[in-house]
Amino acid sequence: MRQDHRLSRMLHVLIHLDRHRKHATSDEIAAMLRTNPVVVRRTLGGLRKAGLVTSEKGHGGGWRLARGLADISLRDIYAALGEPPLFAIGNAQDDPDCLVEKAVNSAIDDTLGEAQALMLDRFATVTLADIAADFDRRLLDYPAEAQRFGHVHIEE
Amino acid sequence: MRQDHRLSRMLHVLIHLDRHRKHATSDEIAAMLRTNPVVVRRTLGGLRKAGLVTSEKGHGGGWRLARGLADISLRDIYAALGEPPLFAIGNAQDDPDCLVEKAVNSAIDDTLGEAQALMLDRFATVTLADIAADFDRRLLDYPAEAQRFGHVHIEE
DNA sequence: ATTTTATGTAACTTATGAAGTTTCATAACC
DNA sequence: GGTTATGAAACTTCATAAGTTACATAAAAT
Repeated sequence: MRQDHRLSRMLHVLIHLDRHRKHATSDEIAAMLRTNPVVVRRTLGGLRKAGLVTSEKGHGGGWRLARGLADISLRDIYAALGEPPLFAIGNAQDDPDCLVEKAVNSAIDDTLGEAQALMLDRFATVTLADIAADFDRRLLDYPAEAQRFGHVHIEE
Repeated sequence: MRQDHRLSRMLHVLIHLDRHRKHATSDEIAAMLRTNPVVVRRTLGGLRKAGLVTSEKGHGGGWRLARGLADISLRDIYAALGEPPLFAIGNAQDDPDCLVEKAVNSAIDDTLGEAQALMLDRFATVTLADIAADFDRRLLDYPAEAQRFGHVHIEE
């Protein structure tokens, strides 16, 4: 199963959008994420609908944060992405007639349900400001890396 | 993302193998799971390598439990399947140079790590006997379903 | 011994959905 | 009007569990 990298990418973009420039075009963000600008528009489009970012057309346009990092939790972003599946495993049949399979589904659902609750709870607790603060700490620990971000660096 | 149903299917098969017959061929199991016998051999083959089931060729051959249900945890089966990925989400890059992305990965890894620990712990705790006991309870609650399993029912 | 029944395995195809791409419409600024 | 940007539709690619085909191998029945 191929993994969904959208949450990870969105966190990455939004923090750069706060820390390193106030707005960026889809082309610039795509270069940073090593992907395609259409993919950026598609994914950030979901975040715009959720009110996390704004976009502007034409000269000087691009993407901009709509709130401060402290006001955006990972849960907000996950929701903005349409709450994609968290797990790579699942039940073979959703509503089986077989009582054995019902018991199996119940056992698996118990575990997945607990894990999902834990994950959503953590997502709700962690804000982009928390992650940005961790970034700041890493910057202090490795000041030589201050100007190197390992990818095409978008500058104001 | 397409989900991995192997764990669910294996639980289903192994409990039937204890409760409703002592051995079954790949064809019979495939009919029960509504799949292909080669898929059954492939998947049960992993469980055989892990010592959970045995197989015999030729007349009267097929698959058989190697241990009692109480001695097989979901963790054992998950391990026998090669510990496939649990999560449908993940980091965009595994070892990024960008410090922002390192912080992002760390945040996501924290949550996924906790959830994985919870899931593996639960899997280690739950045995097939526990699920079979739940099946027995369901059978008492709905005695009319005693002889109906919702799929091609393999008989001794 | 031959036939039948079964697993073992390699090689290939299919299905699914994120990701990537092409193309063009639309809007804002110069 | 030209340039630069997003918006969106339509399509292709990629990864991998699942499914399929084909055949080798082994055990039991005859």
